[in-house]
Amino acid sequence: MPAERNFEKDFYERVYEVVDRIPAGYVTTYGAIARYLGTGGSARLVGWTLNRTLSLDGSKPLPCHRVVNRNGELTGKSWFGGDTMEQMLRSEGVTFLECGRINMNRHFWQP
DNA sequence: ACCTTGACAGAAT
DNA sequence: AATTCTGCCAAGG
Repeated sequence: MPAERNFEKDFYERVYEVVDRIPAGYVTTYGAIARYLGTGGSARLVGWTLNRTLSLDGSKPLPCHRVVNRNGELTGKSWFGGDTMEQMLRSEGVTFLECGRINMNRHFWQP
């Protein structure tokens, strides 16, 4: 077996694991996850992987709504449809600033 | 086979 | 301090 980096095994699984560990009421950032995984500056890959996960998903409850960018903006809300993402987060007790951003100082969580 | 895009982040100007 | 550009890795056109 060549040492091909099977994203589905090396990256995807870890992303899933980390995201699944995000406690309700807390959020993390793509950069934090990427850094935790060792990919460092490839924060985009986290988002890309999550998107990939959504496709592979079907019954796995992946709380990817708890993943936002470092700015605290719900950049992926489009993938949830409307304000579903914000509603879910509010449901879990996440407080939003007037600008539609999350109070990262209070809800930021890191593995 | 090359170029563009993408759920970001950090450095540079 | 705010805006712009580049870097990251992979996938699609």
